[in-house]
Amino acid sequence: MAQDSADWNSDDDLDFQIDNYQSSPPSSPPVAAVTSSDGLFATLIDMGFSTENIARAIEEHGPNADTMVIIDAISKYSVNCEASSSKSKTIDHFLAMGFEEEKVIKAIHEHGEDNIEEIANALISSAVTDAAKEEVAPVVKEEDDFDWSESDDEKYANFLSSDDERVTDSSPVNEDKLRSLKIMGFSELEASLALERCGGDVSVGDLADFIYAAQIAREFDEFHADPEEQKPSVKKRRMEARRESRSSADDEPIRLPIPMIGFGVPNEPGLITQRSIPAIAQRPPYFYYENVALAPKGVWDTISRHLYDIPPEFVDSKYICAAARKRGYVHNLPISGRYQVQPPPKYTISEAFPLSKKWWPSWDKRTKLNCILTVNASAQLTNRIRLALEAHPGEPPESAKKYVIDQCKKWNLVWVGKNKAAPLEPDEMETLLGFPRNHTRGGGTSRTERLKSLGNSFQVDTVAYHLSVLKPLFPSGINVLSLFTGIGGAEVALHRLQIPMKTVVSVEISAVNRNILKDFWEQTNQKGTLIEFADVQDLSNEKIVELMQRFGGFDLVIGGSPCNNLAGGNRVSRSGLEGEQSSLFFEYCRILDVVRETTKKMRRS
DNA sequence: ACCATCCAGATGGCGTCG
DNA sequence: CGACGCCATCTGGATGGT
Repeated sequence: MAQDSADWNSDDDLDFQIDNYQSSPPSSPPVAAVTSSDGLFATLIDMGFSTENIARAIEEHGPNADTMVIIDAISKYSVNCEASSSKSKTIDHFLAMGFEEEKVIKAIHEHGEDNIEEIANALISSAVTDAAKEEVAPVVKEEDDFDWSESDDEKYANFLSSDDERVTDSSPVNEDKLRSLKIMGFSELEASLALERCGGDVSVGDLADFIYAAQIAREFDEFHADPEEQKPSVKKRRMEARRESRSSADDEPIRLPIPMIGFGVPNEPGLITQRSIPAIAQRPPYFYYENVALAPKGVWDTISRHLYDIPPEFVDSKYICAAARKRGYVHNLPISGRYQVQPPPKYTISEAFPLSKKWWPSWDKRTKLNCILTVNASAQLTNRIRLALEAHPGEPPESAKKYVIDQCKKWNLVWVGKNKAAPLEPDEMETLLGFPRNHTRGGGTSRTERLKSLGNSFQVDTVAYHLSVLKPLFPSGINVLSLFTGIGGAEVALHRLQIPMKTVVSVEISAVNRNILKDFWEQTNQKGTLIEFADVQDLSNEKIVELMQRFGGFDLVIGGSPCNNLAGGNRVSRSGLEGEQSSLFFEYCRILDVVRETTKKMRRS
């Protein structure tokens, strides 16, 4: 419903603009711990890098640069030597695949030269359309331009074949498909293997996707193999793995990025539009997993390892809205073409709370709120703040200021009157988090429950920014499996993106939260089907398969498992991923696995 | 070394409701 | 009377940045 958008923002100020966030701009990486370049040099030699490259990197970045900066620089040199990075190389790459030069250039122009995946998709869909239109092939490449060696063929065949012993039948339909694939530049071997693996009912577009994914897998493998030196050095190999996939390396724990903006956020520099993820995770269904960024040591390594070694995207929502929220997201979504949902959230405290400006002390320099938690400040505390300030008419002494500021930061207070600091109201939290006002209000939800549920929720604008890439992919809507739904942050994000939800199967333990989602579903006049489960353990493997057959599979599996045992605020049971609630992460993995396997089977049959 | 930050759980007191 | 919701207060420590 288009009318809904009016509810997202009660502020009528249409001239709202986003100011640059000034108080903590993205800073450059810290300088670090290496004091002597000789020591650094020796370390890097030890790691197996060439003297030449080390010298070059140190010259460029200075002798005091962070070790990782140097290593990254060196790895870039070797990448540039072997892989295509220039525009002409990109063009050559696609020309080699048999696409027309004109179209390649057009696609590169439209999607950006770095955006290989998008370019490929555009070219493939264009080629499919052309092949459908014309019977006569415009370009026929007889030769296999991929120059695959014998061992590569074996590797590829191994990659493709598995338990399935299906023999390629030579029906006229399949021959047409084979021809189309050849027209698109794929070799006969690739085409027939893909057809064999995917079956005859799959569209040419899907087959092309499949082959392309296999190619990426192959490139990925090659990239991992040491191309320069054939003599394997254990240390060097370890470094390769470390450079390319820090998540999977056992000796290199995942580190939080500075600034914490993931692959980029709107209105900030540092946008990344391309990444490589393990081939096994590249195909749909898409999945999106969330949890607190500052989990105990090793937790994110474990999470990443269980989610196909995809490195988490860490984002602090303070770069998107007026409140901090440091979270990690593991997902296999494309990352190019992201856009911000409208209207954008207020970016600073003063924009989010215009009335507070009048009462905001000049010595309270906060421009962003801290993380919205499940616990709230007591009235007694705000009274103590009032008394502390009233004791000193005019400018309070430093000690009083410090006490008040510390408390305000700790409890996330805003100024609502003279000497009156106050905790956030639930509806204010809703707005800050990107929910419609009153999303959690009424309908049997107590205030305590509202606060708890909101504290546990997504920041909708952040998630919507990541999910926005789904919009062009699913114009007719998607089927969603939503685990640990809470108050429906994912659903609200999809709704705000105006991505139709054909089906939502939701799992949420709290009856109050289930009601909130149900009410939202009805109030926004959703056309799709909503099915709610209470316990994730009730969603058995058989049940998942049944639901998938009923609705035609899931396009997106989304959720954030409980963080109770991971969150820093927990005094009593911060027991890590094995904790009573947080171990439900493994249920997410189980369910995702079943969905992926079932998707494969459904695609085949 | 020092600092700020953090989707928390348990308990007891109080008022309300039946 | 008990059940329940709500409020207030108590309980440190891990983690990562500086």
